[in-house]
Amino acid sequence: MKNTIADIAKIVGVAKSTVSRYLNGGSVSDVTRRKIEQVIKDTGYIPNSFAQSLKAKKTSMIGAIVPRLDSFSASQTVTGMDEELRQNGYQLLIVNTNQNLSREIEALYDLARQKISGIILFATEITQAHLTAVEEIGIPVIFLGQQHQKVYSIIYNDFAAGYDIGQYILTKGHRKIAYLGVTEKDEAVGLQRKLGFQKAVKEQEKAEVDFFESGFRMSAAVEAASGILDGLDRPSAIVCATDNIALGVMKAAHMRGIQIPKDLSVTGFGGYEVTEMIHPGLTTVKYGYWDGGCLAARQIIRLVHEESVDSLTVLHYEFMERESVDNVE
Amino acid sequence: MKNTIADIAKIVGVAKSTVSRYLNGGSVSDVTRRKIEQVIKDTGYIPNSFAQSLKAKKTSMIGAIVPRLDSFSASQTVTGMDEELRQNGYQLLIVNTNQNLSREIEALYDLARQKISGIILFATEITQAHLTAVEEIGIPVIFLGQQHQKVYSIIYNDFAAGYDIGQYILTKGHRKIAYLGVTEKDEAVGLQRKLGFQKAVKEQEKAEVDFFESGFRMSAAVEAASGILDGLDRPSAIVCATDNIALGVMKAAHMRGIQIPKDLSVTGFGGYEVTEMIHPGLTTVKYGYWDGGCLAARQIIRLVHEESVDSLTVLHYEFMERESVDNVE
DNA sequence: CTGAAAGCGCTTACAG
DNA sequence: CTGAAAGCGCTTACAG
Repeated sequence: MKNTIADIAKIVGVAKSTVSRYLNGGSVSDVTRRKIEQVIKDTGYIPNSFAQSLKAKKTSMIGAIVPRLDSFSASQTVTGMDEELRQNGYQLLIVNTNQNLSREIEALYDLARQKISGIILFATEITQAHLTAVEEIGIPVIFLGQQHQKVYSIIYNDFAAGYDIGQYILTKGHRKIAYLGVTEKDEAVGLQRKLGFQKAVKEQEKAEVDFFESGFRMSAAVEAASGILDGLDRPSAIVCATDNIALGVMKAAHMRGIQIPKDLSVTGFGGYEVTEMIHPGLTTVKYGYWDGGCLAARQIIRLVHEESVDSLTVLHYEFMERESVDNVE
Repeated sequence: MKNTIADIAKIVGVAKSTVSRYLNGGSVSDVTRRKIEQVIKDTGYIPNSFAQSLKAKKTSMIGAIVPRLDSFSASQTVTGMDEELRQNGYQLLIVNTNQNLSREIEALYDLARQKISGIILFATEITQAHLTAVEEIGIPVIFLGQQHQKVYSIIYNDFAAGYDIGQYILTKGHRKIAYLGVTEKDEAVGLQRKLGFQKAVKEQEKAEVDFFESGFRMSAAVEAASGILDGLDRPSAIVCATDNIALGVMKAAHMRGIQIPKDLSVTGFGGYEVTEMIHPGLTTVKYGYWDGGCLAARQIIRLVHEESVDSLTVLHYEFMERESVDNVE
């Protein structure tokens, strides 16, 4: 249970190096091989990976730093990443920062200490500390979800998606619209989606838009929606920055007997599976989170192998028209 | 960037041991301390954790082996676990087996090789191979979600919850019921919930129940539900083994113009956040996944410290009555 | 408070 | 094919 390569070498009656060679697929005679096999099986010997890594000076581990695990996007992305990584012989080490920015920085250094080969950071906000850390640790890092010129980045095209949603809502005849977003500190979700939406709005003179902010949780959205819905001048459509927020808005509407889409149109962002199951189906933008995870994995592997990688990759999205938006004449 | 304790010792002009002592909070004079501090900062020295662990012969890592990450229960549990672990100075290493039983076994050995201090396994099916592995690796293991006498286990009271749901449905007057479950290989979700439900049914002579099986995905549930809904003799209620399945059933019903709960009652298991947001709200049983994760973390830490732990812990649940079940007279 | 030395468990040229 | 030896980067008694 607690034996080393020396122990089993002694039992078999060979040198440590022979056992090591056996373990690493080096040349060993058939007789010796069989003996070693047997003894390893009998003793239940398990190599100490620290000692291995200490010599090898690297691991086959890739670190993922995520702000949270309990979100659709995060879990999908991580799953795709994990799949791809394993197929290439890498192991994924996930660090959950619980939306704490300074923990991201710590995690960066932590992972470096553990001689992780590469790191994928699910970015929300990029600070100077991030950039400094990335530079200091000297191992490949990819930002997923946000971009920065100095770091390899993979992003979803949030601006374009926001623009599409905006155009769609306007095409449907809505002129009094509420945009329920999240903090602009989140560059992609908070800012880019809104900016894209705003661009569409600016192209339509008559549109009147009020902007509101919500937290990410459904319960926060229910509350934020209440303020909008109980106002005197209720909008005909609420554009939400995430599907979760849209779900909260739908709930708040339902609690007031407001029918969707007849009395109120709603859109989301994300394309969570559940948005297709509910009634009415939520019109939203679907991101390929799983694919994003896969791609990030492939790129980090290339980087580890010192192969070239595009410094910025923009991922596709899909507009999903369902039943939550009505025509307004 | 690539310096060792020897490098920085040389620069400072002291012995490696002094630097090591500094790093580990041993006694070092103020002057030396300051010099070392400076040099470490300048050089960006990061200790090699392999070398550290090789001596220390243990890590402060706990492994979690999970069948999948992209489920509400898994992500909630992992998040709770992670929180508790970090607060106690442990790091969580998550291994996703993607519902592949043999990968669970591999993961057990893998983690042992990495000198993980303890392992929490999100169990669905327990085989002899599991038991053998647990024994061979000789480090603390906790099964979460399934029980076995030979291993520390934490379970949700699925049997009792199934019984409650059964009783509730019967009290509401339903006599023709469909139970849409999952494979019995999943002892907790597939078997115990059904068994509890069956017990309730047996206490009510007139009840007529048909049993069906579905996959775990919403889309699989939509399909499975279709078979039930399109049959000649449609039940007045469908009891689903998970909330996801219930969501799929609701979708399938909606697609056919079947109203819930007027034409069809539906229940779930799980208590996913979204079940409260949809309309009608889903009557279900809510498990404290986050708490379960926390508790598992606390227990594995006790085990690592060689403190005693109950061999079986049964977690609470909460019956959530909402609007998806109608009275039948 | 500080340093020299041994050792953690493995791998890797280098001889044979 | 096999073995002796050095070394990976750190920690830890043991002296001083």
